[in-house]
Amino acid sequence: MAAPLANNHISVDCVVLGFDGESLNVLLSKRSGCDSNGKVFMDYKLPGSLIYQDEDLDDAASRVLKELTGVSDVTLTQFKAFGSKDRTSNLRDVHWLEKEQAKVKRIVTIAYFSLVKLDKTLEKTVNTEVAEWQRLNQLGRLAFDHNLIIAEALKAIRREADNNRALIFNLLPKKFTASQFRMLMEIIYDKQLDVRNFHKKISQLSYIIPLDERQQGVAHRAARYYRFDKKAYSGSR
Amino acid sequence: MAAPLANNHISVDCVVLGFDGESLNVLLSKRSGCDSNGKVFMDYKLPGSLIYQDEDLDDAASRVLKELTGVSDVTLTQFKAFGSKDRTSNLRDVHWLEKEQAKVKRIVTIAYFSLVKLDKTLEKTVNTEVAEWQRLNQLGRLAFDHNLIIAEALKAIRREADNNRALIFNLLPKKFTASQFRMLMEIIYDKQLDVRNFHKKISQLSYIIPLDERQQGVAHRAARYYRFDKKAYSGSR
DNA sequence: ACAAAAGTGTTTAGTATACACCCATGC
DNA sequence: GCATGGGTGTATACTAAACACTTTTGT
Repeated sequence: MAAPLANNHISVDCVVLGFDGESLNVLLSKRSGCDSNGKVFMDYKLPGSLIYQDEDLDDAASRVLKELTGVSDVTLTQFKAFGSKDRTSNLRDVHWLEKEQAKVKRIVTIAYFSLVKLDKTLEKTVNTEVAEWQRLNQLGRLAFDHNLIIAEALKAIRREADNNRALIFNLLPKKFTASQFRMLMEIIYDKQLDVRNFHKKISQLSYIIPLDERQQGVAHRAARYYRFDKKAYSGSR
Repeated sequence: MAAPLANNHISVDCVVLGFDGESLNVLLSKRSGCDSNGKVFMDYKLPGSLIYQDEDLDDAASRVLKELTGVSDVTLTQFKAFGSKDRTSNLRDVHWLEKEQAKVKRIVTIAYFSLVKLDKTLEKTVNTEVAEWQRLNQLGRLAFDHNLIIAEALKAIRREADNNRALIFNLLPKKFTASQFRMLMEIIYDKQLDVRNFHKKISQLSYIIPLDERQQGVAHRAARYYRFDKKAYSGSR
């Protein structure tokens, strides 16, 4: 065979998306470094890092996410590997890598996504010294090919959600209104949905349970809350 | 950060599926080695190998497939990375790896699939000294976690084909009969299809063109041939 | 003439889409 | 009382599923 022994580096990167009832947000790591002129800069990257020698990919993803952001106990789903040879060749990125670890030629990264409720409980677990939620539709240029990785994550999530609608409910609070749910679907599928048809749809889904509880103190008719019934969902497919 | 420098190895593996008009087949590399008692064995693995230091993943997949089987000019689609830490720990596999290259702790592999017409032209390009087509439903135990990788490839292909039906036609000859097409769908989706409904369906798809040509010399009513019109397909979605 | 596979229509149920007005609440 | 978002029903078009017999060809 005699293939040259490739000695590459492997990392994992996590695209953690959170919905706050209004918009989709992504969890980013703060990164600071020097550019080629020695100027200090601060920008953002996905939480990700090299894996250990003897560690499952999935375990590495959980570990790295926890270490870099404080977030733990979320379901991470592998969706794609990124191994273009120029993905780490931007000068700023090269400098940053050299500061962080030995000279690295190229890093193949295995990307994971996770969908979470962006509520106050979760807000607290995020270490804001080093990590930050940013609106998905207002992202600047991220490190490496991380903008691309996020775009691919969204595609993967759409595909996945088509086969397993339960996925989406990870983004919603336990009690959610029909319009929160609808807005979320509109964002994910980038498509307007008819309000009446949407109500009709959810009313005939056995796993979306209307509650007696309603919104409080809003300056308009109070919306009903619903909840997602995991058991009923599993039973219905 | 101070993450220990992981020094892992990266490979690509290719799941090339071919349809011969009757059944789905997968292209395998022959492998021979010694087991722990020094006994010689011969078994099969997916065509795959370590990547070069400075090579795109996608390029590596094409190169490796060509080198190990002779097959080139096929579309390879990345679908999943496999990095369980015990995926290379079977004793037979450990011995084989040590013979082939330096001691390797763990290999993360990026898996690709490809769908091809298994016709005589392709048969000729396969180097039968080192590679061989085997029926998908009659596979034995393959090296490493390659049975798992093939199963995951099928799942990925189903998902992908739902979004892009053109994919399936890579498996069919240029001229195909309705029942070849139907049998293929039945195999891929593991589900019987109603013959009449199937005919109705394809008759109303603008990109499946009925030809005047029919089967020759069959001991029953000769079936009509159809072809897939790529242009009409792209136009229709 | 018989074996073997090809080909053909109709009915029914369910799902997706389009569309406009009244309701409840806080200020 | 008005601004704001919540909530409701019907008609139509399309798609999916169930179902059995006749046709063509070689032996």
